[in-house]
Amino acid sequence: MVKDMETIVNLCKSRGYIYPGSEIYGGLANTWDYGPLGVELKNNVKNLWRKKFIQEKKDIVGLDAAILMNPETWVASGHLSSFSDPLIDCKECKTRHRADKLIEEWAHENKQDLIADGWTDEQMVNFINENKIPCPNCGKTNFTNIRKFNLMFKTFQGVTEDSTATVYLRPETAQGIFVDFKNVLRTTRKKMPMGIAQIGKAFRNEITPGNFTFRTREFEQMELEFFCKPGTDLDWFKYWKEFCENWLISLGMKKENIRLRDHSKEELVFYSKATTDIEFNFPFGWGELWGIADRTDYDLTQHMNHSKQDLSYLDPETNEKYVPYVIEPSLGADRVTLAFLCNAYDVEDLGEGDSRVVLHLHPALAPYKLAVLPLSKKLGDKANEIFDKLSKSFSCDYDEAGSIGKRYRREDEIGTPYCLTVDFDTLEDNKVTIRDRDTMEQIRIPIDEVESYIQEKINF
RNA sequence: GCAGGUGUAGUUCAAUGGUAGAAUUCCAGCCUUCCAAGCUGGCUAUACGGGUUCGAUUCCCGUUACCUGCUCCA
Repeated sequence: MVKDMETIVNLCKSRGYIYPGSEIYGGLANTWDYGPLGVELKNNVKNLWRKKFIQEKKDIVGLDAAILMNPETWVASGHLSSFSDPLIDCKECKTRHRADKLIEEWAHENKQDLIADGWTDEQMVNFINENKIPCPNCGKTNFTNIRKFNLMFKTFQGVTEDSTATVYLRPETAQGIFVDFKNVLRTTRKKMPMGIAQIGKAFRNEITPGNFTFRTREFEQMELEFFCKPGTDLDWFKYWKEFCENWLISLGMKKENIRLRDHSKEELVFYSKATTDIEFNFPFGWGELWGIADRTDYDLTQHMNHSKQDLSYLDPETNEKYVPYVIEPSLGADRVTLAFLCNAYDVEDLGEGDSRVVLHLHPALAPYKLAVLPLSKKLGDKANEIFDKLSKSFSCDYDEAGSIGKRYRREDEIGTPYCLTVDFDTLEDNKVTIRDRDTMEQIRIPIDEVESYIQEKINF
């Protein structure tokens, strides 16, 4: 387990996992590019998720909805109205506050019952000025104007900006699933309970991104919307919590590095009946990896009301009609990739002042499954032949530069689980040595058996 | 967005108002038959833009990026 973020950031940059975005132009805040190894790792994470949540599930199907959606979607979902906060700054002490909260708290202290939610900005500013509401921090009354901070990225669809409609980059992938719910149900003939799963980019104009790829404005989500009959939702909620946690653990996530945390009543967002976060112990503290939420029938009902389409489900056996409840396990692809890296990182003392940096990534996650290393450059022909054969089945690295020990260390540091060495005996007996990253033990097997040996280890 | 701090090779760290040094990494060559060996050679840096100055990596201003804290986090 890595102790500080800097170590993992440096390793990622120097070995080609993750680079700062647009670096030659001085960068762009909180954008990160996945390098050659990073893209392999992240794709492995995504593919393994798809396998577990779609391929191996009879009742779950995939989807890839568009990032740009009819803006009415965001009216229905509530993102347009409540996904923005009226922010106001105290000019004296430079603290920032939410104008509506400021008013409500002041009213509460003065024995008034006020709900400022829904007021215009002007109303709020006037109210603050007329009542000389003080800054909770310094007690003075000298505020800036209200600035709306909408967390949705806005852009324009059409040729010129002024003649066209405003569209938004989706702030979550979930809505794509809800608006396609009817289509999927009809075309797949699935019955309740059933799920629709999707991996895709989402965008949020966060005020404070940071902590490497943990919180970025552009990020990738892996979401499942699992629809079920109202009343069965809490059982499914429990089921998915365990299912998700087990998936992480089966991929090598150490139990002591994760925990489940239930949201308190106050913390729950308005649409949710229950939410549990699976958190990871990052070097900067516990952070949310996977949010599992009971969203009830909020989303489908909202879309029914706004679109005037019937999104309810008719149970063919009981002839009962209902709007399904939905359990949503939503996992951040970038976050969980980072968590796997932190979880896998280790510095091992080999004695006599020698040490090595190792990424103990699960073989199914590792960017390279195998490194082909000729003991001498003179063995390059044979080694190339082996590389060409095995790379058809899985991702292999090839390295003939430097001493064999040095090449082992390089592969350890990028998390390659197996190293294959070709020596002079190989030319005679067609056998190679396979060295295990975790145990550093070696076995010698015929070349023909290597493929099935590795396949067995990476099969998941 | 606010406040504070920081910015010199890929990395870690020097130095300087007047030719920017090292270690390591990386690359090439020699050597090398299983865990960072050695030798030789090589590539690579003062974040960006202005200002002051004969001359700025160094001093000043602006910008940008990163770190810490705050606000925020569907």
